[in-house]
Amino acid sequence: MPEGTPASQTLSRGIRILEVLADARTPLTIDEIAGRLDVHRSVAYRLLRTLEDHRLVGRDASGAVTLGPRMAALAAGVAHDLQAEAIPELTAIANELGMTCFLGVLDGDDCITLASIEPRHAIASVAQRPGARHSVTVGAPGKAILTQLPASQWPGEPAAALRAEVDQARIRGYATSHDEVIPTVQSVAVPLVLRGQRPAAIAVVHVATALDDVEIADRLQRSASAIRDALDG
Amino acid sequence: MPEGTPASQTLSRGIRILEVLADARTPLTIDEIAGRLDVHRSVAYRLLRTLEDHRLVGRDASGAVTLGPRMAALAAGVAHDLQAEAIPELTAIANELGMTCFLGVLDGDDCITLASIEPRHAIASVAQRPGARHSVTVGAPGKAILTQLPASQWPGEPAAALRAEVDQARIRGYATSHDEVIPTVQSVAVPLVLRGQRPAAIAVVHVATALDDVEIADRLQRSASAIRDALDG
DNA sequence: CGCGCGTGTTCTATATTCGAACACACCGTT
DNA sequence: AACGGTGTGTTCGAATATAGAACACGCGCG
Repeated sequence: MPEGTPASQTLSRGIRILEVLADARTPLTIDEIAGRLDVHRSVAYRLLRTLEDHRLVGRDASGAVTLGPRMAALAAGVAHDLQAEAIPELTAIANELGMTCFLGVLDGDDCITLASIEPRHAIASVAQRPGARHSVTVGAPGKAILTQLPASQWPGEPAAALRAEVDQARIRGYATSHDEVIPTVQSVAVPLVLRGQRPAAIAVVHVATALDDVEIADRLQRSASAIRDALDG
Repeated sequence: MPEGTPASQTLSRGIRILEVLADARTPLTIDEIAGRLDVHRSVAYRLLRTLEDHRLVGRDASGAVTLGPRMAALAAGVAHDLQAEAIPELTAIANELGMTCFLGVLDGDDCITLASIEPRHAIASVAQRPGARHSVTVGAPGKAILTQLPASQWPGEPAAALRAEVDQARIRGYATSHDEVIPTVQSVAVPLVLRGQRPAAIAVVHVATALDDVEIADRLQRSASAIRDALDG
């Protein structure tokens, strides 16, 4: 990852349009977009036309700009084989334990949820949709991911409490959280380390359960091994 | 959607890189990417650096380029409120009927799956993942979407058989398919028409069932109404 | 060794992009 | 009706960001 060559101004601005649109979850006018990018309207106009040509953005009935479904089609290519192997396992776990189960991967300083499966008898858990993103330093999956990294690569300056938690998770083989990302819910996660892939974790969330954390972690670990065997073969 | 102004060459090439990466579900070298775009290597190089800055692409251990998880985060912004309302309904349907249930929307000439919820024992688990895309002229959701459009806006030249099927679906209120998108599976879909949003449909897939298509369609229709009430207020 | 294939950098001409200015459509207000 | 405000879409010259050749280097292989 060299640093010498300059980046492309035009492409960067085009991507920032996508970021702005994803951020503002409501349709935006061209003027609003130009304003947020701090570029001239005619520039935003040409960029938007290009994005529209590729169907990454579209217009709603009133002419306002939104992200297009084609974005979702592009995103389906992310870690395709990992998702293909993981999703059946996530489904099995979700149904066996009756908890929402999801796959998180490291991206920079963030943990991003790639896939999540809700159990058959869901208690309306709206949490952790695919694409959800938060700092890797919070939540059980984040900590399970941090166990795979030296503290020097952690974001920010590692707090002592976090260090202790991650150390413990490394020893026990699983991480837990309570009330961190989503209020009142608890989470259990195990690390998923794959050859050549970025650090990941599989996790479940629950409010209260008869199961011990260790039992949950064992079940997660079984699936993690299955995924690892399938991919690293 | 005017046509006069030219599109941005640089942005278009950058997006084509994303498309190429999503298409080739395996990591690519910079040379391969430059070759497929038919641009000079140094051009691809600068574009890739920019995409990397925005975390839309990353490198695996061997230096090959892949789509980054951040793409999934961007895609989460697509039709955000529609997804928020639809997903709980999809979950309820999947649980009640024991079938995979999903949400498809129209994009150009394609039907793109935005979200899908699977029950236990999912046979079609590999199929119909979020982001899946195929022609709107095949499959039950596609036909449910076509009922919302005049035939003049259909892609290609409408076959008589398709016209008949869609006409029937329009009358009955639901569309069916068998062996079209996925071999051997059947599907039932109802249209989901929302103010200011693009045409959509919710559907289930199954192999064989004791339930009548009409019963399934009724259940889908109830959820479609609930979603419509929530969004169109 | 020579060769192919890969990455990363530097440089200049020029094609591409930038951004001001123009034209127009709509909507509520005075 | 005329007005200002806000939105879209287009044109065009200047200037800058980009394109693409050329160079340097590392590595595996017959």
